[in-house]
Amino acid sequence: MGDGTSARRLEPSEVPTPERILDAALASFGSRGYDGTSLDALGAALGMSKQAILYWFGSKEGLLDALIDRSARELADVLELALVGADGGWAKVEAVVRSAFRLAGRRPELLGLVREVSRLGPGAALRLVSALQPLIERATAFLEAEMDAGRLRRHDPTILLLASYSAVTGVATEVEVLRALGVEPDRRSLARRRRALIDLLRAALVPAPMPG
Amino acid sequence: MGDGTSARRLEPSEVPTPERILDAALASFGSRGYDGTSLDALGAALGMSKQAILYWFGSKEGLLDALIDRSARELADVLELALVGADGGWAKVEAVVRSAFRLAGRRPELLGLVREVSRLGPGAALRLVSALQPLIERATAFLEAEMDAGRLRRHDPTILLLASYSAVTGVATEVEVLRALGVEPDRRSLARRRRALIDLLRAALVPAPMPG
DNA sequence: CTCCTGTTCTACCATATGGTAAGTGAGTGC
DNA sequence: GCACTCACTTACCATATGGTAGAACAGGAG
Repeated sequence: MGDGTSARRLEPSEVPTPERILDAALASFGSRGYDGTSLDALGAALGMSKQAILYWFGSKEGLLDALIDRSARELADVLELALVGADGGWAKVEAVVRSAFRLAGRRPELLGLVREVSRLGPGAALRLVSALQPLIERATAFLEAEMDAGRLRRHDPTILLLASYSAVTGVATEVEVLRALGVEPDRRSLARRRRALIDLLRAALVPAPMPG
Repeated sequence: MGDGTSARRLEPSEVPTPERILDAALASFGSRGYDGTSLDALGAALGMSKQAILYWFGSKEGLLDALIDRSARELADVLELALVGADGGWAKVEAVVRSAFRLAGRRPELLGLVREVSRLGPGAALRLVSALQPLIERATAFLEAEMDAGRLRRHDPTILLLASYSAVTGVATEVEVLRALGVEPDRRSLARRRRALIDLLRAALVPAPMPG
């Protein structure tokens, strides 16, 4: 988006090999985890040998780094769009949360990777958060301004961000836990979970209306 | 607790071998992850060979299962104590969150394992949540009763639980992310994070007081 | 002293893994 | 036609891993 590339949908065979590898890696790292994914298996799933992967990314860690970069960019693009697009105050917060849930429905692996990354040592986590830094800063500034203006209840912005992010990813992606809690994690329940979490956040963030 | 065992603190050498193995496994699985922990390394850290571990637990997966069971029991004990002990309404919620944070300070590996487990496939997650089931049911019933009585704002109890749990573990244990966010995760900041998260939860849960 | 049981060790194995080395065929520039 | 690059492939390797087999060693029973 924004560059000169045509927006036409590419045939699968037209997708450049590195992109296809990153797609497969995202799916596998997000579900089976980084350690649980072997280059052999990844190559087999792509119909190529693992050396093709090593050719493009040099090493398994290089693949992870590239994947983190691309994923962070995609995540930041989606959320930034919502952050810029909607009206201010609570409406903007809700728009961002909604788009995060939409992402969880359309590309669950992406949030799965984010969860996985925080487990892969300081390097990976730092890389991810660094790539998200501009988004985080903009979000923090927005929250502080809205709190100053009295349109949102005052809270520690950093903790608010981390707590909301944790809650959203937890509620949107912890399918095993949900199943064990008796919630079948299908599309319909995702919408219900989204509504419930938005209600919760609204209660925490929207100031009580002046009585009368 | 509750059985006939003496409560006196045991010398390290007195701790039975299986317990010592579970302690080391908890530390290693929680930080380096299950896949990232080899039985060889675990044995070396304990000053024994990996065969001693296999002798007690049969297989690596057997060790994981036993660890999940013990950890779930410990987690449930701590939280249940808080759930029973405090006054009703918001005070009880706050007490549970406080004791979760205390646990995060004293035994961070425990919450680290809980985070790790949800990545290890349906089996492990199911095993953990099953062991926590009684606690979950009691908590859900408590929340529903308090909401009915108007002492807590009405929300979906399941989502409320999952969101709170995600937020607490996120805020309490995502040290890499916090560091990248500019928060040095020491003891003092843990207390500050706890306060901020409790404020957030209170805003979401405590009904607005009648004006006047 | 001998036997037995419980606990841990040494030795070993099959398998899987990330990574290297070298080769191959298609396409391109000249 | 020839050199060269690109995008891979097959072949191979060192290492690490979970797990098995069996010896060794302690301590108690008889």
